[in-house]
Amino acid sequence: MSPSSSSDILIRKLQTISDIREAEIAVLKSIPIQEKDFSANHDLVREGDHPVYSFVVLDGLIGSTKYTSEGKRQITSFFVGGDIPDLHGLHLSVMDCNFSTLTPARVGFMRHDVLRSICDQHPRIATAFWRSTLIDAAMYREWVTNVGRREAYTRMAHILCELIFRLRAVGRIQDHIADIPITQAALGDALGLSTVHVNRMLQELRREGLIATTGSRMHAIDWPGLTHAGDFDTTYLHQKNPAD
Amino acid sequence: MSPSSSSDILIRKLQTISDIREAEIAVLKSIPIQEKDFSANHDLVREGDHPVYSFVVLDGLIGSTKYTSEGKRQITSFFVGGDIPDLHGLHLSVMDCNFSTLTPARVGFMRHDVLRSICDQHPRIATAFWRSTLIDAAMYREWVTNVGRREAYTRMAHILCELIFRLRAVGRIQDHIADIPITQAALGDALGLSTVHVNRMLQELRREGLIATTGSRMHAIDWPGLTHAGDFDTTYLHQKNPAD
DNA sequence: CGGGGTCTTGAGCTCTATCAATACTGGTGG
DNA sequence: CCACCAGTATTGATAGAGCTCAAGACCCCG
Repeated sequence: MSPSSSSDILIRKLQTISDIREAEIAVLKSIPIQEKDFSANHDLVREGDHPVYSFVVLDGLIGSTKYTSEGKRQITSFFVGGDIPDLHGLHLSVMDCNFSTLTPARVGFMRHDVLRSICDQHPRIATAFWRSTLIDAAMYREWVTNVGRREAYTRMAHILCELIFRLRAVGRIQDHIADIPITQAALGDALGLSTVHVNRMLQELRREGLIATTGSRMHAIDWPGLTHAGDFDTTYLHQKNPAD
Repeated sequence: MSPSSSSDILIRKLQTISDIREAEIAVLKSIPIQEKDFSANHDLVREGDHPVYSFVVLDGLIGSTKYTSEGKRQITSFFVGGDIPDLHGLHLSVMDCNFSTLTPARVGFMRHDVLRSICDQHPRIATAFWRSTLIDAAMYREWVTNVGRREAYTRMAHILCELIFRLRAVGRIQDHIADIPITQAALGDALGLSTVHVNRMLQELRREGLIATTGSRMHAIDWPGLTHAGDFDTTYLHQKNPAD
């Protein structure tokens, strides 16, 4: 991998969503980040926790998950490199969801007290962090819509669009080829679908010539076609420079 | 109506979710709030707007809504008295959803520049506002789960629990009787269900002795039973004093 | 060369949507 | 006060999307 430090990953991400100047970059670089590796399907934060750290995703895919009393799992959002999934915990004393690795992942922990004092002293950074959580909220809104009102085929296409677009936005992938070792079961938990039906929808997307998969590599062969099939509009991701 | 001003409604709500002191109350009271009445099904904010105001709900029910390209509507969250639904717009230049009245409603508009300067000068208020948006996000997460992984009957019960609990939390209703003139079609849009099925689920809840309805009045006869049927746990609402 | 996890396939069934008709309800004007 | 009307609620019947169950194929890894 290139010599991008955990700070660089964090800063790069914040720059895609807000205006960060030299002064703030220096401050962000000063945040101590404790890196750690995890295997897939590991709970980093659990419902009911009172965390004193937030973490930035350095590599891999993280999901925020909730369980119904029947034990069914719902993934409510994905988080990719640079994202700070549980930044929400900074001002919510109790966690209302879990954050789990969906693939092997590397994350960097940052102390809440450090983050809070930085927010107090650097309003532009505070705003950037706040904005980051607002974008999370916008994604949740889109997911409610996706799960509530789109049929399985469209829903599947939509989530693939979001994943690929976000990975591109933070420079993790080129073109529209993503290497994401996510299981079809996890996709089902994100879409509110059974594993079997996920499988069939992926087949249909392949049959339509929109995607191709080899192992865990997902290739959006026909990106315009996929975005159309997925009813995908990037507005809700609130990128500063909406390429694509 | 009692002589509670729009400021009082806002302050009362913020006190249910965070610690507000005398000093901040005075500041909040100084915010100019322009009140306005709307009939049901009126768009207060539309997707694509670049709003310069946020509004506080003074009376009635507001929904954040999105439409798929097929024209299907999804309500992604409800907002009751005291809530500031589009506070998210303070740091998101483009709106990614609509905010519409679901019942006749009274709202109070507050200028963004005023809110921003208050946030800059009063970090505790900034935190309270931020926290308010984080709680919105937590509700969105719960809604993803509700729509994605609960079956219609449970889903219906859950949303009724949320509505009633939140109305109680801000002192709009006593006991568990809510007067909400929301249509079954709107409930369907919130739950990702057809109107017909909403109707049948409500009937089943009545048959089970959990609720009773007379006109627009919704009475949770058996609150413990309803929360159980709805798999409802209040954690995600992040009340400071979780009564009930 | 296993073996556990994942993917794929088939068949039957359930939940929920759709369509269509009928009742109700509150508000309106005569 | 009543007749009317639009919107809403209710009901029945049918269709379809997606689930469940179960079995087999595949694939990576030790």
